Amino acid sequence: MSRLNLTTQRKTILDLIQSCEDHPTAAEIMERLRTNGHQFAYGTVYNSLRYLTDAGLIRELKLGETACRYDGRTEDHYHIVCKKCGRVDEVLSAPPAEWIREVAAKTNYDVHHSQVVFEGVCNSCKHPNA
Amino acid sequence: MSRLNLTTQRKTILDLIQSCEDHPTAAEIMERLRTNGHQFAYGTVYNSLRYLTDAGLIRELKLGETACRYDGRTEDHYHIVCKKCGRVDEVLSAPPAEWIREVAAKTNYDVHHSQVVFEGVCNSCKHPNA
DNA sequence: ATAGTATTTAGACTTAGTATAAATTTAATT
DNA sequence: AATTAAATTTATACTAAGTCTAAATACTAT
Ligand SMILES: [Mn+2]
Ligand SMILES: [Mn+2]
Ligand SMILES: [Zn+2]
Ligand SMILES: [Zn+2]
Repeated sequence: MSRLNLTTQRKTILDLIQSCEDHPTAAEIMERLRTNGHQFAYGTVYNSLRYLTDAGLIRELKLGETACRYDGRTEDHYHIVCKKCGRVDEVLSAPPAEWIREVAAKTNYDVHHSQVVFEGVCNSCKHPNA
Repeated sequence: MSRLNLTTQRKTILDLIQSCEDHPTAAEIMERLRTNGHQFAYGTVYNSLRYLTDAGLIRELKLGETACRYDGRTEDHYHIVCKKCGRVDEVLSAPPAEWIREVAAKTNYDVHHSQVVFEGVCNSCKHPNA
């Protein structure tokens, strides 16, 4: 609960994540930083990603791959991954509250959060000749 | 698509997973094997887990932790993780088909599968003095 | 029995991330 | 402004989880 401290490194990484259309991994972020002429220490990138995540400025996504991805959209939303090409798209419709209530009732948990990852085949992969 | 080949190692591991009430990680499985007097090579445990998963005899769960967990229940179901104590419980109610249809329509994906992990506080952790 | 295929084993290797300690930067105090 | 203290970055070592490889065993089919 301390006030926000955006160092140059953190700000650069935040800008990068907010301005990209996809959901890059830490490795991809480092690669893009290098491309943009920045050279931050390996650990600094990880530290910054954690800091920004804890501060709520970005989201850390665990999509079942080996590496986490990062997301500049902080509003609650979900993701769908294409089995064929690996692309990750946004899912903006939330699970019905009724279902969450049912789960809470049946499991006796206070449900705080749900992480949903859909898997399927994206539009381009459905129509390979287009 | 070859016929099932359950070696001693694979059978032992399958039995272990099917007979336990929880969702052990590979490391926990190795530990329990050792406790039961078995000593399989490290790689064999991983190979067997993959084999059994591919054969559909067990399920591999990615709950957002560092290690995968394994599940002897092969029917479609989901999981809820307690933030406080880490326990993993079964969620047997499926997401409403209507919601899945909506996601498919909005994203233009063929949705094959959805992975859902709830997070919350379990009953015992809600009532610490009991 | 022999040859061919599949599996296990031991151990090297990879990937993604954490931990540590020194160097640097930033902020606070005199 | 100079000094001290706190926070951050850097380089590098280390860890955890899992894959890969090549030799040794075991199983299958002739
Ligand atoms: Mn997103
Ligand atoms: Mn289960
Ligand atoms: Zn695709
Ligand atoms: Zn609990």
